[in-house]
Parts: sequence; structure tokens; C-alpha cells
Amino acid sequence: MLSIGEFSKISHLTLKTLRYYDEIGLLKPAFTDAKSGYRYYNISQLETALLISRLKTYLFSLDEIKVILINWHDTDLFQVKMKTKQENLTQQITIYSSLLKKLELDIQLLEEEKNIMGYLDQIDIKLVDHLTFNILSQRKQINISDFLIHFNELFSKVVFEKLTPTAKPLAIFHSAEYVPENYDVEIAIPIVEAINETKVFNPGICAMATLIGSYDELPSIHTKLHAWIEENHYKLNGTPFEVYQTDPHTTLEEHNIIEIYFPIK
Amino acid sequence: MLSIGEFSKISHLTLKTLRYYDEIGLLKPAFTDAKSGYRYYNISQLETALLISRLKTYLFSLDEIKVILINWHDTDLFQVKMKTKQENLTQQITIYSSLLKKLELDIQLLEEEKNIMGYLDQIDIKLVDHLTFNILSQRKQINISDFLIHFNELFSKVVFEKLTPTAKPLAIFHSAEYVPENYDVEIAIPIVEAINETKVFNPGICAMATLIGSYDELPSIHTKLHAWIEENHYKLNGTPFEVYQTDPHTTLEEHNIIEIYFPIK
DNA sequence: TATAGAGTCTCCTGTTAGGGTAAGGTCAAT
DNA sequence: ATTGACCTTACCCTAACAGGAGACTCTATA
Repeated sequence: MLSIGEFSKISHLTLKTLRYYDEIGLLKPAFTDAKSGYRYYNISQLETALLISRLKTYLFSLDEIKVILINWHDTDLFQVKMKTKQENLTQQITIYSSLLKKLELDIQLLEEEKNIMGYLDQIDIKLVDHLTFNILSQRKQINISDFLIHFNELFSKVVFEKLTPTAKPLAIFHSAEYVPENYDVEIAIPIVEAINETKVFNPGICAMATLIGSYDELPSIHTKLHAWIEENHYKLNGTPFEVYQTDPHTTLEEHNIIEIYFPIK
Repeated sequence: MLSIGEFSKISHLTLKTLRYYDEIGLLKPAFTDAKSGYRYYNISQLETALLISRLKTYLFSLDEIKVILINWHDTDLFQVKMKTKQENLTQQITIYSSLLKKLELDIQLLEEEKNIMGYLDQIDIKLVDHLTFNILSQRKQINISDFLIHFNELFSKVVFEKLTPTAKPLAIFHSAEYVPENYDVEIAIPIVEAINETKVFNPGICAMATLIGSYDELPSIHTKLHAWIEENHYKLNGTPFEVYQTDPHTTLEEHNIIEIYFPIK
């Protein structure tokens, strides 16, 4: 039997950590003195401690580790979990690498004594008098990550009802605030026919900017548009909408072209 | 002036986030109605919000971002911080990559239906009757990461006092528990001369295992040694110590050879 | 056997960056 | 005047512990 201090010394887990693992039921001492509350571990528990430490380095959460320990006989489960972690780690590395690239671009800008927010000045804003469309649309509260799924629904409707698209698809944003899991959005396709499910979309005069690349730059575009509207003494007049010039199914994210429109007066 | 909801929609920061940033003083609304408590932002603050979001993706903490914003005129400071982050990210990526490699090795073991903790069985333990040494030593509470620094101090003492080393340097661990920042360790060098600063080190009979590679495997070695001592009905008799067979200054981490000794009876 | 000092106990608070929810006040349009 | 959308504060919750206080227990020595 090892006291908690001895166990700590051997396993290289701190006292705090061991007590915490006891509390959450991850690694309970083999024996706890009911009177004094002293914890006593046996030697074989050191191996469990080692396993926990190892899984921790692989970025498993303690909850995940607990599940693995409880089902330690189930090697298949363990293998699956390990492979999932492998994918997670690989993904993390790619994410970090692309972050690093962007960061290095910014550092380069700084070294050339340019403004790091300078890319904002390169966003070009045009005043357009948007056309009137006959649209087939669907307004829903959706999770932004399911965006494409809902669009596909609408696409299939166009096909099955044999309607004739007349311009690129668009999305109208009704959401008052930004909550990614619950976006109030109306997806629409301009079509030739006027059936009872279609309606007329006529935003009037608009400020427009073009987004090329990742959706992450959307707040920049919005910022720029708002600043422009204020500078030019216009006022927002209706809900913003976006027109998708490229097909997200076949276009790489960095080549996406999306036009952002703000109706103004 | 933008209400918090409008500002949220444009900046893609949630209401909670904006209120939190107000609370911690990272991004305070340009105007707060004293009566109603309503927050109002102006358009130019959108750009600050964008900057914050961007720095967040680079893994700056909100505290760090705050410092950057406060000293926004100080481009040198910003550049330094950015370069530090760049290093951090690069390091993270190398760490993750080496983790991934280890994880993949483990997965391979699993696929060969071997025990993932099997490496423990390959640790070889020998019973040795350790020699008696005359040692020059220094016992201190140190941070484990400063280990080498303290060793170098002792080395220089050997040189300046013109003493004659007679065996590899060693470290004796007195710490009762594991607290990396506060390790009670005695570093020592066996020498020929017996001066008044030296003492005799005579651990007696010991169980010994050899660690090759990273220090991370130390808990495994300790675990194995303790299990071995129990199995063979010995008892610990004194404080463990380590002998450094390779020079950490000139040896790659993965080629380090360290002998771990547990005095027993 | 008494005692000192090392070891251990529980309990409480703090950390990051907000999320969730409740109860209530405010704004703008009808 | 009312309604419904919008906004407010306040409280509790997250993961994986760290730090510290105050009290209890164990063990080695005198």
C-alpha cells in the first residue's frame, strides 16, 4: 500500500490531481481509511495512472478516459477512440498550420510598416440598383453549418416542379443578432414562373461588396459596408442578403465568390 | 450608434461575448445609457471587434489582446507579440506532430493485438551493489526545468577547486511528493579528493533500471521498479537517485541514458 | 510515552471565455 | 395604451485542476 504522497512521487501526478481523480471516480484509491480519510493505493494502480497520463497527452478528456477505463476489456472501442483522436490531432495540426500561415502574412505586413487591418481598404463597395426577381423561397431557423443541406432541399424542389432558375441563388438574413446555431434565414432562388409559392423580391437600391474566399471574412465585409453607408449618409432599408455566384459543391472554399447586398435609401 | 444586437449581427460576436468584453474592459460601448443600461456602439468600433476576433484566432488570450489594444500605437510591441505567438504556434505544431507519431505507433500496436502498455515489460531491472563514493553535493529546492543550470554550477565548482571526478554525476531525490516547480533534489559528483565539503555516499544494494530517451518515461520506470521491489519482497531503503551516463549538453534527448537506482533491503 | 513535524484531510475560492436561464425593465410601432 | 421585440442584471455552470486555510493523523525521535 502506498500513501498518496508516495503514489504521487512515483506516478508524477500531483496530490491535487490524485484527489481530484478520486473525486470524479477516475482513479479511486484501493483503500480509504474510513476514520482518517487517508487514501492508500496499491502498486498495480500505478499502471492505471501511467495509462491515464498517456491518454491525457493524446488530448483525451478525463471523461473520455473514464469511459475507456470502464470498458478496458473492449479493445475495439479503444481502437475506435484512438483513431478518432488521431483524426482530431491531424485536423488540429492542419488548422494550426493554416493559422500560422495567416499569422506570418500579417507579420510580413507589419514589417513593411503597413496596417494589419489594411485589407479592409481593399474591399470595394458598389452602389447597385438591384433587379426585381420572382423568387421561390423558404424561411427557417437553421444552424449555420446546415446551410447547404437546406439549400439542396430547395434545389430539388426547383427540379421536381420543373421550374426555371433565372439568376444565382441567394439568402436573406432576418436574424437580429448573431447566434450561429439559430440563424433566421430565408434561402431563395429566382425563377421565371410565378406560381402561388413564389413571391416578388425587390430590394431596391443596394450597397454591394464581393467576398472572395472564406466565410470568415464576412464580418469584415459587413463592417466595411456599414462604415460606407454611414460615410455616404445612407440608411439601411431592409434585411441584408447574399448572392452565391459560385457553387459551393464544386468550388474550393478559397475560390468562393459571394456578393453581399445591403438595401439602403 | 448601433444597439448591441445590431453590433452583434455585424461583428459576429454574440451578445454574451459583447457584454463580457464590456465587463472585462476589452471593448466598452462608446455610450452606455445611464438610466436604462443600454449599450450603444459606434461604427468605428466594428473595426476593433474585427481586430479582436482576428487576434483570437491566433490564440491570443483576451488579456494579451487587451494589452495590445491599449498600446495600439506601439507597433514594435505588437510586432514582438505577434512573433512570440508565431513561435508558440510553431512549437504547438511540432508538439502535436510528435504526439501524433506516438499515437500512431500505439494504434499499430493495437492492430497487432498487442498490449498498449507492453513497453513496460521491456524495462529491464538489475540488482546491483552500488559502489561507495566520495561526493561533492548540493541539496536545493529547485524548479525541475532549471535542473541543468544547477548542475552547471556544481561542475564549475569542480573545475575551479581542481577536483578530480571519478564517476558520472548523479542526483538524489528527497522530495516526498511530485511538485515540478519545487523539487527537493541533491545533485552530486563523485570525486577523488575528500575535502571538508564532500561526504560519503553509500546507498548499499539497489534495484536499477536504465532510461533511454525522454524524461517523460520516468514514471514508467518508477512504476516498474516499485512493482519489481514488491514482487521480490524487498523494501525501499533510502532515497532514489539517478546517474547520468550521457551529457545532456551534447546528447539529443532521445539518446539520453539515465540509470535510476532504488536502494533496497 | 510525549511531542514535534511531516503528511494528509476537507472545504473554499479562483482560473478562461463565455453559455444558459430567469425575472424584470425599455423601445418602437401599431 | 399595448404588444412584442429587445435589452438589462444576476446567478449558476463548464474542465482540470491550483492555492491556501484550518484541522486532523501518522511516525520517528527523545
